[in-house]
Amino acid sequence: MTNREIATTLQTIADLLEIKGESRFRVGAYRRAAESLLNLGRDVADVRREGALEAVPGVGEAIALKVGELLDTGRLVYLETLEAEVPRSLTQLLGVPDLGPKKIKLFWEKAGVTDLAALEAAAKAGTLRDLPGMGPKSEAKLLEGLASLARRSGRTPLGRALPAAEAQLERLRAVPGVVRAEAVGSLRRRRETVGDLDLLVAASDPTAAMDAFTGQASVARVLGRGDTKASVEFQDGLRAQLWVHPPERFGTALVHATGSKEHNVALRERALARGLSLSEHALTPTDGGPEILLATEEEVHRALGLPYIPPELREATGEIRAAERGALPERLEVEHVRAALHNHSTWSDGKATIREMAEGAIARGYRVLAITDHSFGLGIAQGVDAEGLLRQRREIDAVQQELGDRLQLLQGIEVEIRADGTLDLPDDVLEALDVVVASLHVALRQPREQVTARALAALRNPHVDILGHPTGRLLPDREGADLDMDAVLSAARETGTALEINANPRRLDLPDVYVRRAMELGVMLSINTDAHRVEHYDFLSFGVDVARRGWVPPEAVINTWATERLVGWLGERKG
DNA sequence: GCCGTTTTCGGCCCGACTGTTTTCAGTCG
Repeated sequence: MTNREIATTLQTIADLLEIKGESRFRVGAYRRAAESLLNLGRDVADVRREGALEAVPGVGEAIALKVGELLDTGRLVYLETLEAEVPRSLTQLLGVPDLGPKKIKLFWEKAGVTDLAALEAAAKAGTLRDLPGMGPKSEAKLLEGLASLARRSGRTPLGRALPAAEAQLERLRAVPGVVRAEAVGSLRRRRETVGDLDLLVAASDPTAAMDAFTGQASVARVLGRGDTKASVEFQDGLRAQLWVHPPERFGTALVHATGSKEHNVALRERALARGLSLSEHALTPTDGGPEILLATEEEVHRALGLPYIPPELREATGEIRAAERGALPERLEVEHVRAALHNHSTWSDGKATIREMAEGAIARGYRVLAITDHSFGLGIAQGVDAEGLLRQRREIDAVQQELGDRLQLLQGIEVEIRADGTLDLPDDVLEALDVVVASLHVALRQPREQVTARALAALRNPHVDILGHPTGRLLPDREGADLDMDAVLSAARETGTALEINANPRRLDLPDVYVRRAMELGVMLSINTDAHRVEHYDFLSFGVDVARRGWVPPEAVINTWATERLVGWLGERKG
């Protein structure tokens, strides 16, 4: 079983226990363990072989036993017993907005509701209206929630959510009295997909900002509105939430709204241990002293005895402990990236000439640009062959002449890793190039052993410098190849090959959890936009965000190195 | 069910908002 499958099983247990009315702490324990497995970055089966299951955060004796049973038998007797008690189909009801475990239990016990269809039928028949705590408004809200569930299509990719949020922020910043407006929540933490858009505004009087937010033409429905918080659903089904807090409380508000929830819990526990209660409004001494107002996040962290913790690390995966020890990674900035090592031109499926790509790179402050068109084997991209590469070299030399020392051009290739694991250009051709990116595009659905063997063969080819977009996934829907990622990472370290963080928002590949594992193992990384046109260079910040989420310091990214060092490294790899 | 420079047992964040309620429960983040 995969980590994801085991995590899903633990989530199901949590759901069933919650509906059953079990202790919320026990429920939370299963959820924490599930989250922990998803963040592990390596196969839980390997961790178990090392006897280290209980070293995984949130996994204790009881859950370790259950994980072991799942790994050994693919089944879990505990879950089967639970399902005999509480119908599993009830868990789908938890996805309905504003419907939680208490009411689900009520509907199940008092109205015989066991799934979504039965819920809708019961609500329409009016049989839920008279249950305790229910009423006509609750019934209408429930029906609306069901309709909304049918309209929505899961989480929104960061690449779509970020521009939508920017448009909202621009609108809010224009409102009189608004001092600041920021995207918060998982968006600010730069998770690869987000649920709702979370926005935070600093203003002494919330009314104008709230009005501007809820009154837009694109708003289909106002879901709620209070003194400090409003939420809406746009016509396209996307939901957004706005908090408004006064500027002098913006620090605590920003910490609160950025999350993650688990990170906030850890921060608040830390505050309590210091005799302080932390909320979005203020830090308040528990002995009854006056509120301490904090306008910036830096002040909040300082008040808790911590250095600043950047948003993308706030996932409750050890960042507070690391901050305490002064062991947070040096933060990677877009400006650190000086080399673009994976780019296309009109020689394959790119839309810009080498010259145009070069000018675009200079405009963005790059010092090194590698042209890495597709090799000819990838049919859809009309790649270059050995003879084409010779002609392309002459063009690159000519453009280099014109550019002088404004930019160093490199000639490379994105060479296809074929279904049989060979590369579709011979070694002597690869050897003559400055940089070689090897990528999987075809036969991604091969069995684990087979597709892993292809990646390993590419990594072990001495001419390959970078493994491009390692998993081949496409967000939000196409899963990547079923790679044995620890084997891939180990081979990358052994051979000194860099793994790519592909910054295209549809890829974000290597995914952040494996990036963090790569850092544990000492693997080098290369952040590239895979630009097919000049504007694609602007994807870079997405790649930097993935690296930050993976605790990557600038030093571990070959694109940050000074030109001589980078070119020297590429040269040495030629032997 | 997990976890420990306050604990191996007794804790395990904090508040907004809504809809049902005469003071609170449920849900959300």
